[in-house]
Amino acid sequence: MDGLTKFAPRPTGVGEMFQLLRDGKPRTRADLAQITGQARSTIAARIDVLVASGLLAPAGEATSTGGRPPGTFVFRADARIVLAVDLGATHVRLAVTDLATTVLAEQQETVTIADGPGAVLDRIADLAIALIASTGREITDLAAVGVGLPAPVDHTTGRPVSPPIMPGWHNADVPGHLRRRLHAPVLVDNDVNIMALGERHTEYPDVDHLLFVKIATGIGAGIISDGGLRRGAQGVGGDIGHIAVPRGSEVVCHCGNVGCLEAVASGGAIAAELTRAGVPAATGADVVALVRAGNGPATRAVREAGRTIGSVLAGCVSVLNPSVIVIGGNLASAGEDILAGIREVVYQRSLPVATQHLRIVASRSKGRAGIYGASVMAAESVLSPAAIEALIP
Amino acid sequence: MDGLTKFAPRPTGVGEMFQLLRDGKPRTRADLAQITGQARSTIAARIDVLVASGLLAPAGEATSTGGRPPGTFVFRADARIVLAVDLGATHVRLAVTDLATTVLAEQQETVTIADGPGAVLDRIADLAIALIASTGREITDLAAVGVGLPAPVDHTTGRPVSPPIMPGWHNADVPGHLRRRLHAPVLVDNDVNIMALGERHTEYPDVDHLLFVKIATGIGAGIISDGGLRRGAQGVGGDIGHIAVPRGSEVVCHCGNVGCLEAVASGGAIAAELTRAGVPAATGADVVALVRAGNGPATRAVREAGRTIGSVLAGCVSVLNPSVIVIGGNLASAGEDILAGIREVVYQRSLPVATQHLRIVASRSKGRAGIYGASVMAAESVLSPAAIEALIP
DNA sequence: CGACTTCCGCCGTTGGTCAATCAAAAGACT
DNA sequence: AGTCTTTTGATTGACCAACGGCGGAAGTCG
Repeated sequence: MDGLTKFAPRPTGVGEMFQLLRDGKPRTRADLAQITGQARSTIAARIDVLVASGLLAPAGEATSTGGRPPGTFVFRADARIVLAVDLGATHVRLAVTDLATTVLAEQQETVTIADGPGAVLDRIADLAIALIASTGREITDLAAVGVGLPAPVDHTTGRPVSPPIMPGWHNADVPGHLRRRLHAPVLVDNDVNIMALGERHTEYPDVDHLLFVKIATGIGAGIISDGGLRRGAQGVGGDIGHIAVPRGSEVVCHCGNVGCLEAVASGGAIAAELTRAGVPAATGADVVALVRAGNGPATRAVREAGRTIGSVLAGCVSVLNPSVIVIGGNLASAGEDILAGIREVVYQRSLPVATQHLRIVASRSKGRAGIYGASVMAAESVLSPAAIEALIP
Repeated sequence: MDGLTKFAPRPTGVGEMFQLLRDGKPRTRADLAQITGQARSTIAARIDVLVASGLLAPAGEATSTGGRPPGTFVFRADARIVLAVDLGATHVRLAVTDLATTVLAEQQETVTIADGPGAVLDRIADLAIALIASTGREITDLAAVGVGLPAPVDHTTGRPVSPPIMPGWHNADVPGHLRRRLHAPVLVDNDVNIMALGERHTEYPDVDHLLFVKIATGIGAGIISDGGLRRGAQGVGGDIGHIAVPRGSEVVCHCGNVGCLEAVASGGAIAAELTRAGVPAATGADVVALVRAGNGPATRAVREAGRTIGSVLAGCVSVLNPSVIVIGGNLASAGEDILAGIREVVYQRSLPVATQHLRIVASRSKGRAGIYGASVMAAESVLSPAAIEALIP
């Protein structure tokens, strides 16, 4: 027998082929046959199905290489829309995106999270419906909803678990509530987790080991390892805010322990420290403003906070060995000082093998990492191989 | 839509069906059809193939439920054998196991790892051939070889990467060398990683988030998260030995930094500390002996080392949120003192959500975790769905 | 002992994939 | 310009794996 018959015996399904096209580049049938190892006739049938479903569209002809020019096909990211919700303690940011995380409309509003899940989620649903209408799309175009919450979330049920800053939200049926209003599947996760997802998707698509650190009112991390989000056994992984740091063993944290990173280096902690030193600041935003204004004590405090955070991140580097650490949250907007402090300690404290390919960078998403991540999470649930195969009939 | 129609439309291949039988329990065709959702005839064909390959065997009839009694089939773990190698700095432990990690023969020998890969691997191959012969099996029965090395290992190539305690082994072609001698595929990984695999397989098969901590000459951890080993970007994840601890910022570590956990709480560090305090001890084994003999200073030192390790593990708990932490390595044999120190700090320092379901236990494998893990890793490469489907013809 | 139940092997059907074939649409060459 | 070559696109028949039904086998129950 010849050596060609046993080329690729793996049956590549419709969904798997579709993943190849999700990058938005046009492909010819021959390209896809080449990549998947399947017959052209099979590919043609697959493409017919996907075109019929609206997820794929012909994209003109490519240049001929000497014969008949091949027709190309592209992923139609605008076939459906996705709603992304990033809920914070005081604000909610909503975005309507297409299936490739391109923002079509965006909005930010203040909310009082203590009003409880019913009121807040209804408000979000109202805003969402208006925002979708503003893009000229129908609610029926909505394929999925992604939500990020500032709380530990049981990702399988989408319910918050003992959220410290969301009174009344424990075990609230967030997906159910929003699904009843918006008639689309709803996925919920912790805000830092989706920020990690978002930053990876938009900036580091080829990085399989990424740590996203949010420095704001609290400090938390989202862990991507081997290409996937790692949430831990109870979904509370990445909670680096309550790791003990040597400095400030006398500082009491709201969690009841002493010397937590969050009690020393978060936005609020720095503000309180500056106030005690005679430089009035109430919140992390005030600290950022001071640093931007060139205030010396504030700059020094932020840099020192960076060092403290760096001491914890050095441990994370040893444990997780990431390729990229992204620093986000509003304190990251305070310029390079906090990054410098972090880098200083991490590169000094970790082993060379772990740091030689490690990049420590500020988030480039200008506060949109959460929105991007929520969109990615929602789109992924609709466009995953299994989901595609399921909608085929 | 109702909840029953979407039962299991996924096409379950031969390999996937086989996984169901790997637990060793006998199953009827009807059982398997029920679980996989496939037709009885399909299951029958699959079973015929697996029986022909020797991996499955008829296991008599189950009790009738009113009709003809069904025939059952079990995984034949003794169809092939696996060689497990756990190489340490001074000793090598070999085991011949069946495909279900049951040890058929075991042996421990001293080696000088500084003799270099050629000599050491040849020695191991010689020992392995003799050990296999002692079980009455043929070398041709060998399905795969699993090797654990006390070094960072690039798991994809099986080569050690800049091993600190293995001079001359950098980038050595361990798999190639052993394959040439033993004529079977060889898988290599870091020793702590395979210990994590082994402990999970033998003691905590249902735990998807497990941290294995080895406390011996060095201190390291193997991380299992979402059911899989997480090695990090360069394969040096879990290297907790060089995380800084507050205590002992004056102690210089062999890595060049100061205040590393390993420089303070490893077996050698405790021995050195005791010696300075007037209680002579050269190695971790001496420390264990002293503790067992009821020596007060040694017991206190071990407990304090436990606390120090606990302070690092508390951070790991916050980051990884595991369900189980297993303490292994020869220092773990020093009784409950080290565990008590670890528990004391971890349960005090971590958040209740993370600790309420967390168990911190000593390894129950009596030093065999490495062997078990090497066997599991090797068997897995032979019995994975893809491997099964590949051998079907 | 007969009726019933359940399991097992066999076989025709079905659906999906493949390789082959032919038509169509371009560029290349004379 | 006309023809040839090359590559794509659509169709077709063959093949294979999986399915579901059928009848026989091997038990239990009354």
